[in-house]
Amino acid sequence: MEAKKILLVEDDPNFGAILKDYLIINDFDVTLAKNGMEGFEKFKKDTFDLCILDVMMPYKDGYTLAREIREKNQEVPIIFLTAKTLKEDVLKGYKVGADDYLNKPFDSEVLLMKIKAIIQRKATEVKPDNNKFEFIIGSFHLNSKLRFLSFNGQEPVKLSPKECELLKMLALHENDLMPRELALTKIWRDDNYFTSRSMDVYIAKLRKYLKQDENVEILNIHGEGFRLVIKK
Amino acid sequence: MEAKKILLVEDDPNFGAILKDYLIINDFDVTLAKNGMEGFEKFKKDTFDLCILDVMMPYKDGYTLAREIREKNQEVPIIFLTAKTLKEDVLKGYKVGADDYLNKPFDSEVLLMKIKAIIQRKATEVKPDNNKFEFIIGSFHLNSKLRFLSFNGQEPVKLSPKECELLKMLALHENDLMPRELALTKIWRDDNYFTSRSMDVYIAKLRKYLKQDENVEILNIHGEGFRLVIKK
DNA sequence: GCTAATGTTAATGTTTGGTTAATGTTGCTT
DNA sequence: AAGCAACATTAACCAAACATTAACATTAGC
Repeated sequence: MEAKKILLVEDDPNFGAILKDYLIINDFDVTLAKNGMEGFEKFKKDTFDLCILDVMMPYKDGYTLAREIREKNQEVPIIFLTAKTLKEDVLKGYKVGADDYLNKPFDSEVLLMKIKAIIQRKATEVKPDNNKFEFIIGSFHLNSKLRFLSFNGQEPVKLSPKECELLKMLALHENDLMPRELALTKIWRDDNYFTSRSMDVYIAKLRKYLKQDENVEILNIHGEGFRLVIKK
Repeated sequence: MEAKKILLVEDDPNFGAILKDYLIINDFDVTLAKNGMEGFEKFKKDTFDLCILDVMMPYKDGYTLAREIREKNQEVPIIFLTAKTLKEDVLKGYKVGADDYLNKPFDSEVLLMKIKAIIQRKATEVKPDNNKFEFIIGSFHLNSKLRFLSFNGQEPVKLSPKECELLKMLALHENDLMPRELALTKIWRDDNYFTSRSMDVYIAKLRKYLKQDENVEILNIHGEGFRLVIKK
């Protein structure tokens, strides 16, 4: 098997180097960055199977970096390293979409188990074509990378991140059920009464945009989800 | 959203009860077992979205239970709770196929985040789709995913969740007895006088829909159940 | 003919969704 | 630091969809 690529962002040079070597010995392909800024640059230039981020870093902390990474890529697993054991930090990490959390000092073998478990998990997941970013929706054209939605080739409207992700998810299930739960867990990363209401607000916004083309419609399937119908 | 089912196996009755209540408050459907034996019995009798196992338990410890659970089900996520913080234990847990690991005392909010993260992860995984959702019933066509029923390819009618599930269950027993009890326990999740009457109301509704095709009929088998007859 | 089960319709109760506006939040600009 | 702009969440209100219960009629089976 091809060596898995890990992005390691750690500002302590000693600890960073040791951890990097340890991971290399265990057959990973490791890229080390010594701060959030550099970490993000390296992230953009390559494709990684996993990111290990130190939380406490100068200039740009691990959470901020994680948020930036998540904007570019919703899939890549993220593990946080932290010396602090504050509850708030852990919760913050999970909200940003962490896959796991490790307190320093930690046992290297435990880290290794976690890495393997996470990579294994990702391997078994079937990817719902995530690189696709251009969609034809009736007479609309959606570019989910630039977050542009244009009608009949006219001047495009800019969509907010949530609007865009939701429309994309609907488009990926064109004419089929897009379960509420799926959008909530994937886009909102939480599933409760309020996020659900928030989603409804976004559905209303999308309907407003899509009103221009009467062959395009978002239908509700009561209690289940929504369905983007495109009449031909 | 349907409440997620959690199997909680914890031998300390006080701690178990508190944790159970906490999870219930947070909208989970919790089954508490007070030892490994009982835990396994309950596991076999129901379908859970998550198992939380105490490691230290009399008769049957958490690892042994986890191994048994894994034999029956490779999918269900498992979280271990342990007072010990020994590396060996953690590794042992991961080997048995744990999804996460928590040291007592732990913060309840952290546990909650972990539970959410894990359940969310499962939601994203694509399940082996073995459930049929398209049925031909005489000149009707039922799509139980979109909850559509169309007659002779005409514009489909929308069915309510209960209507749809009931018709699907009848269709699965086409020309054969569909026992009352089956529908009541599977669809209504309860079997008493009122749910039974409710079901009769739904049978009436379905009959109204199916009236269009005189070759299709729902017959009653007194005291037993119903039978969806399709004359050819 | 009597009783329990079923058929049917309508009323009542409950949950979910549609929509608009107010309120938070965050990062950026001046 | 104040204020702005963009976005997201929460609130509030209403409507629609759905489910249950009630009430009364009918039927099966003894």
